[in-house]
Amino acid sequence: MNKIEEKCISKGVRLTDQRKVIAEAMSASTDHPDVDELHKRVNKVDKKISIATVYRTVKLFEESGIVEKHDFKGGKARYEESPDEHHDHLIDINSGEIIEFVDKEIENLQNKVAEKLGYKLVDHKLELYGSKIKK
Amino acid sequence: MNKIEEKCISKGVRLTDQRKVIAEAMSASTDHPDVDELHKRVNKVDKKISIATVYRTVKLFEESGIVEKHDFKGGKARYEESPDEHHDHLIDINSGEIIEFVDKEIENLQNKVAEKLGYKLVDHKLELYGSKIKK
DNA sequence: ATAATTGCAAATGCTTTGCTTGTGA
DNA sequence: TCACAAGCAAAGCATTTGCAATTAT
Repeated sequence: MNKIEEKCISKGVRLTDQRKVIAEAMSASTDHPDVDELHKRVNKVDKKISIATVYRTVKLFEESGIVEKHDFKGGKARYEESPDEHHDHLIDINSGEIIEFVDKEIENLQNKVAEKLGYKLVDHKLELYGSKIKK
Repeated sequence: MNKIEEKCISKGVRLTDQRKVIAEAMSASTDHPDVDELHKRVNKVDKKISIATVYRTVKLFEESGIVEKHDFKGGKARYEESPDEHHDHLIDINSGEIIEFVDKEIENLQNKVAEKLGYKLVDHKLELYGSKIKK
């Protein structure tokens, strides 16, 4: 059983056949698929799963903290399994490839900035857009 | 004449009556209005300007580098006049208020991170979401 | 003069939802 | 059993676009 299914159980999220297939597809994804792409992947396992169910499921998973939603440039929401350790993203503007990275120093500074402005940091979004340096 | 109109002229963007009104409304805005809100403000000056024109104009201005588009949480794009000096945003999750800030140190680190990953930083998005600390 | 711009309404693309039937615990 | 979930098609929302009429240079 994959981690997403485990989290569903521990959080009391009912596991249907469709949700299991979607959970497995998400677990197997190392990229950050949008709903349409995810729908294609689950349909390879079960052709009858509708896109409405995929939409409802990723929303449910997101609200349960099981997956994370990202609104990168491009108009469509993209999802990834919630990681153990928070990370941010660098998006290759040419290929669309997404590279994950962790930078504690930036995280610290973000907290400091918020604090200085009189706020408690609740959430943040950091996206870098870049082009590959050829060497 | 406001800065947006000046930039239109210097960039060869044709200035119609409607665009002048929209330019003035944007110039006068200290918040980050969405298209609907901008349309309302523009309509106080000229009731006949359609929302399609507002959409077309902010898109044109954005593509010309005259205004900046932001996709904060909430689904609708929001706009501000392009600032002289780059800044990022902290969004009050309770009131929706937006506070602008500059942090050179974070900017530097972003460049370093991108470089370390083999990328040249072209663009970035940093949004902090926080709640006011009551004192 | 004439290429660009506008207003309107229709179309788009992503996402949500009402309703009926099916199903997990 | 029976509250909840799925499938389908229709609706919703922000945004874009085709077209005929209008306008800036």
